[in-house]
Amino acid sequence: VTTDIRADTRPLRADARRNLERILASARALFAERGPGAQMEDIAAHAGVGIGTLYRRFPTKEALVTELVRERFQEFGVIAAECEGIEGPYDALATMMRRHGEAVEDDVAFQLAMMNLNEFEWEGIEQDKAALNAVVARIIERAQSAGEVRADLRAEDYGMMMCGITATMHFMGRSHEWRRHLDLILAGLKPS
Amino acid sequence: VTTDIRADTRPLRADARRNLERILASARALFAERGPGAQMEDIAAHAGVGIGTLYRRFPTKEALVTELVRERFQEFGVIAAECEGIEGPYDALATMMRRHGEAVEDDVAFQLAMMNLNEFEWEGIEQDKAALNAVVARIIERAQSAGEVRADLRAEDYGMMMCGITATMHFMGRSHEWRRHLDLILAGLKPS
DNA sequence: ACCTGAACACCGTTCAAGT
DNA sequence: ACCTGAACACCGTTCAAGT
Repeated sequence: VTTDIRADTRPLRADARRNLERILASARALFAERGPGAQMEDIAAHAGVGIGTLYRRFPTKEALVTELVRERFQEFGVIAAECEGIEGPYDALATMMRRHGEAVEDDVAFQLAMMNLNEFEWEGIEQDKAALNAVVARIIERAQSAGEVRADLRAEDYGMMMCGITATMHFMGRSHEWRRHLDLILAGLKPS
Repeated sequence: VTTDIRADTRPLRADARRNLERILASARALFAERGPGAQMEDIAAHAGVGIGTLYRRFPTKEALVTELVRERFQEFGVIAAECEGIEGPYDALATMMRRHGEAVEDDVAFQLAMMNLNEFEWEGIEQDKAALNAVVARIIERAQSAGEVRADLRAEDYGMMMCGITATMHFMGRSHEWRRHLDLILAGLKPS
């Protein structure tokens, strides 16, 4: 089995491939500009395709959002890999969390998905999530071995903590305070 | 000035008063049962009134949610007052956070409002929020004076922390893990 | 295969008519 | 004053017709 949506299909026809890329670019642009309320019709128009073409690639709006979230998770993986190279074990974890927060700071569509509203569809992301999770687990374990982080912290806690920090970006419109929230969390990770 | 919606109006006619109460009861019931997707038509029908009557009291769906959130904030105030009576200063704070979390655990409509989606309308709640905030500030200060909580914690951090914990109730459908998140936060509040 | 857009469905909101 | 529900508006989704 594979979770790549295109793995077991013929490659797209050249024009269809172009259309798909334009759809994704337009979706990124309009979601960033207008938030998750950006309309399917507008995304299609912005991409220069009919609404039917958009629905041919993505059966629902949520499926389109899922694809964008998947891309973001791949970016998370890159960031995590970079942070694994940081010398201080605690520093590596702290920097990763901060950089993951920064990566998401302006992406309202992602933030809502992360908070899992209307039972967000995680299928198709599991593979990317697992890859990220492996790096996160190594970074956490290294910090624990160095005695710089509580021994009972689990890799599965990471998503939960980032979910909480991400939610903070919405709270009463005070989007910058997530850094303070992160500081509080980080303080809680030190061994007691 | 006053923030009470009914302060400077004549009391409602008896039948209108009854209708208002039925609308609120139905809204509580249907939001609890179906989440924030519960429909205005269904709420009106459940309350035994026409849709127009619902819109006479609440100009938008969001205004209806706001009223329910306001009631919840009053409940928060009661809980906070009770926790102020707890002997241990740190215990008072920890118990209040836990009980506030429990109060919200099954209320999806509130959770979404707390996360401030689509720029939730806080007007009409400010007074209740201020009352709650005063008690929270006292509980935090007491714990700080006792040296049981970091000196740099501010009362304004409280809402942010609870927002993060509340968001966790949605994350990947693992609604029970918010208690672990709370534990992490609480650990971070101890003086370093 | 892929593209198109008119049409449909759903649901929040309005408003003219009624008591 | 208050109540009602048919009608409207908006937007996600479908599908018959076209290349």
